[in-house]
Amino acid sequence: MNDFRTRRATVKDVARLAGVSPGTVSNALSGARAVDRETRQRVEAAVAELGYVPNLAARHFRTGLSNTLAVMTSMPPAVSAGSSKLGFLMEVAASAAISALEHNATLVLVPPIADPETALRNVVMDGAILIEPAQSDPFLDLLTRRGVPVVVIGQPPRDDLPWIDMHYRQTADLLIGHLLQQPTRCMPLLIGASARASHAEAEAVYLERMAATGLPCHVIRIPEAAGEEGARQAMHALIRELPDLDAVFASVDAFATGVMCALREAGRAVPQQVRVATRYDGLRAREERPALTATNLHLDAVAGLAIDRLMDLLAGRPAPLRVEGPLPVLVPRGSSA
Amino acid sequence: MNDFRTRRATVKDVARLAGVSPGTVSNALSGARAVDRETRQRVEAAVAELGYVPNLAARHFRTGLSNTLAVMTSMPPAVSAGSSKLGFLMEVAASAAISALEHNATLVLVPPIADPETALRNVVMDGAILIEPAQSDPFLDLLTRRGVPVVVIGQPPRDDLPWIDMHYRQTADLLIGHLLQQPTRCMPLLIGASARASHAEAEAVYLERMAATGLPCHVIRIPEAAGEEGARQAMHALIRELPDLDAVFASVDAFATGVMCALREAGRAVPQQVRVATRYDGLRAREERPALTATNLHLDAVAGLAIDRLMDLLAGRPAPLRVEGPLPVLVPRGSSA
DNA sequence: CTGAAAGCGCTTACAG
DNA sequence: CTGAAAGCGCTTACAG
Repeated sequence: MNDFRTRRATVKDVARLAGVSPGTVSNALSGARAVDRETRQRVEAAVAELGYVPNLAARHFRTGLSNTLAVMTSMPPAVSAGSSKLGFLMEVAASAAISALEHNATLVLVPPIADPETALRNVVMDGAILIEPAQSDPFLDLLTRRGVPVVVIGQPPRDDLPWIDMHYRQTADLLIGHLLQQPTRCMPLLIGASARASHAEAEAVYLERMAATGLPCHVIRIPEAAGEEGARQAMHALIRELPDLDAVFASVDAFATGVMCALREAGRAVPQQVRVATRYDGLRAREERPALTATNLHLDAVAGLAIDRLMDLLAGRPAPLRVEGPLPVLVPRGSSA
Repeated sequence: MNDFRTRRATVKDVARLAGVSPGTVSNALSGARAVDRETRQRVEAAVAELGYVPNLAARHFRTGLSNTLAVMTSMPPAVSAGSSKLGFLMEVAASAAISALEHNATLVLVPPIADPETALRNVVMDGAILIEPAQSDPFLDLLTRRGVPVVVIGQPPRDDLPWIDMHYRQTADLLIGHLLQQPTRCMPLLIGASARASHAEAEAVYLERMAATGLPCHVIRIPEAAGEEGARQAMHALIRELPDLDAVFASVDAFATGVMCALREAGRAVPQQVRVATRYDGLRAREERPALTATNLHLDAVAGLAIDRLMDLLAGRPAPLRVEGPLPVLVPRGSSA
């Protein structure tokens, strides 16, 4: 009647073989309710004999839990992807996948496209990791509307969300301070035009430092979607307008390579005439010539902390909203030597 | 009785509002069976009014289809990940996620760890993309045992699997031919020790070319897990043993950076005394100084083809086993100039 | 500590 | 073209 060889075993099969009810099998395996030691052993033996593997779809259906976590960013592809489609998001994703496994969860990679409705259309998830959301973030809005628990990497636009502190302030301070270690006459700041905490903090640090040193302030906001080309054009304008220009802090790596491109075109030597630094030490920073001074943000550790915090959130375990991430470490390179 | 404001709407709610049966709602939405035009419109109106979103967990449970695709590699992390945990796998994953979306599917990122049992423990998937499997590949074995449909990127160890041809032979020929364009006396080949088609093809092309040019053959096999350091040590031995050595083809990028390291330590100038080339144009190749000559493998296009082929396979649509991927393009850089 | 039973929401033969 | 009904496999109140 029941052919265990062709049909996959179910709890019912295990129950019959162990001489118990399906409910007891479930409890023996999950530990949800106490089960007699001897009974549990019979269940385990039956599981082994039948090669029983729980049907995850049925479990998901019944419990509403898919053991699936998603990672996503609202950064436009021009910035988040860049050459070779790599970068910040994928670095986080790789580590998050490993951390998720340690919690018996699976990582879904949400495609890095601009429209959250489309990107999340088919995504089933218990919770989400959101990378560096903007002040009014379409992904965050959608996740909130759907009631999906979220952990933010970076700094959240609302104060009710758990987040991993990446130390935006210290990062900006590290890089600007590094550039200022050499004699500096004029150092504009290039940041993204969107309302993101990383840009706001970079700007705040910049303004403080410029005020303290008496240097002129030039804050240039570039739409992130304009990417490298937007920064290149903005940089050409700066070169024309600021004869004293001898350093640039471009907080977005795509902007930094645009800056380098403009400097090359204008015949300005880096680092001899102009020193350049950026935040994220990714492919763009490393491939550039001279390579760009940047910071090691320890994204692998950050991703792990985010997954851990998300699992706490899903399990209802108490935990602080702010989780301290690793401190950034300066990676000095040829662009600022 | 039924509060649509607090409870999520189900097919039953839609059916009641539209004055039809749940089965008809299902058929109207899926198109599985023909439904009267007027009836379908009433269903659609009810769906819109209630904001009905199908419960994907229930659908998955019922149909056995999760609309989830997984991407994985059996390459050891020392090779597949490398600095910044990026590389081949993540480049494929990013594009695959976007392609999956176009098929209303979701991409699961299988953590790049060695043990397939562990890595796939919690992974629910309708099908899998397997990157460059070895002759006896533990991931492929497990997927086959589980009956998961697979599409191989690269070249499969069995002839019953659909695959995306990445043109291993042409790639090796392109790189070796490029190196041989300069006068060459001695050019060893460094390949992975595992039985992978990419290595076998590189070796075959190498042997042919060496025979044709009358150059001595030196094929060095390095365990992939030994990574950069393994190649560095092997290269030091080659430098000692082969006084004429003036070119190296390292088919794995981690080997190539190990080679570069050894050449630096031995005081051999690249490319003046020794020219170097590798296959994959990733972070390692680009960051190296001088940057490494490599090939653009068009992994984004390859990933898209793999997802498309996998969807054909899942849908039972007839399609050829071998799908022709884009041809590799040489990216000449300083290491071979 | 254990069992019998209900039910999660969907799709699909089965009848008409 | 449509409806009524069964059932996917699991977990969880509910009784005992």
